[in-house]
Amino acid sequence: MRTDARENRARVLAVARELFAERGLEVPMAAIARRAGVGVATLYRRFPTKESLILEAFAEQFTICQGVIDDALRDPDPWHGLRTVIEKVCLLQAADRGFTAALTASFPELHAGARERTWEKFAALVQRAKDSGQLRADFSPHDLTLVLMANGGLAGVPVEVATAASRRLVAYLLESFRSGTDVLPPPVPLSLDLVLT
Amino acid sequence: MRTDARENRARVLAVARELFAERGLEVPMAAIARRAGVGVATLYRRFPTKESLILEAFAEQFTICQGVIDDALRDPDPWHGLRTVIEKVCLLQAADRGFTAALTASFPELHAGARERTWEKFAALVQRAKDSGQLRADFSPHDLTLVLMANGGLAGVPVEVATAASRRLVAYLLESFRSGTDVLPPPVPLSLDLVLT
DNA sequence: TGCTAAGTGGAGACCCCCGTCCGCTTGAGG
DNA sequence: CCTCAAGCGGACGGGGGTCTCCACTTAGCA
Repeated sequence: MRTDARENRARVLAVARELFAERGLEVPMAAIARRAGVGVATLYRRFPTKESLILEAFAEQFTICQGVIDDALRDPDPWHGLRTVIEKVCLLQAADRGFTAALTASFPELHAGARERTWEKFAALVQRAKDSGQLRADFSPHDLTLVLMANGGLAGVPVEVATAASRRLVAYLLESFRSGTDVLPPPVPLSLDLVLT
Repeated sequence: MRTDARENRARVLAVARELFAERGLEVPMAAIARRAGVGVATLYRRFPTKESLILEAFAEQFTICQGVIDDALRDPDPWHGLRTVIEKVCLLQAADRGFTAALTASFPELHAGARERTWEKFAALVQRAKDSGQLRADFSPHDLTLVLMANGGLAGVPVEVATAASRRLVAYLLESFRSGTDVLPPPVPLSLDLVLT
């Protein structure tokens, strides 16, 4: 690959990440090309479809999520680990308007395996936190989906606002997730796992 | 207005409500017209723009919201009133995929006055619940915005799922809103009131 | 029943988006 | 410096959205 081509590719990817973050996935390809200072054709040679561009642009974030969970599993305090996972992922999501859509709609075929492995790790984390008595016993791993969907609702406003809102929302929720409360929430909706594996 | 025209108008409105609820505001005008058994032109004569159709279609729901708050102000138990407001509005929102968008994007000029009055009523409700010692003192009326945005994130899945998810989310949140907890959530983001007055 | 204004539906103008085609430009090895 | 494949950008096809225009139909009154 020629050096100018490589530079263009990198610039396109950077611009795509930036625009997806601030305006969501529905930003037109032409806008990305324009901001990156290239023509549409260049963009489409490197990334044959918009989907492929999205996938590549968010690969980094997905890896970060994996890392966050792995770190949490090494945390000696299970509750602290769980709390950190939820906080970090939610902040990531709130700071990036395209994140939720990329994760939800994101092309089940890819990272299909990775997703299930991540899910198992999270379930393990939840179990450990319950065993340590710090997490309420009726917490369901599917509650993570609930949190992510709810937190995703905060996107669409300027990043600083979304970030602050997310922090507050997550704080409220984590408070409810801790042990020691007596009111039971309604059961987990059965088919919630279909939404966001 | 001729009787057939009136019937057509009513049918269009009913179909619009139905489709907006199940598929969101991005449903094409042509789809509404087709399902209502009329041509596009008919639809556009009654509702000059898509926006006007949306506004009319959701007017009922907005009125319901007003009523819910008025009822709550008459409730002898302030906390019960506040809880009911949040629960009812969130269920309304979860059952209707277009509701959030219609409320958020909805055309600030209209019900501008009504909105502020509603907001004041809600603030009064919050104050009463705090005075009665049942609502945590650091609860902000802007937390309603937070709840609505978060709850709005649950839309986009089948109604039954969204409804169940909403119930669980709201239960978790209400638990944190009650007095008696010692952990303070981070401060309310200052500009959150710009999003959804 | 006949008249007419109100009502109607489909074609199409206009715009925005994704993705492709093709003739011009340019990096870099010999 | 010359060559040429790799790279490039803008024009364009196809699809789908909102909203308009206009010739035809019909409700409802006299």
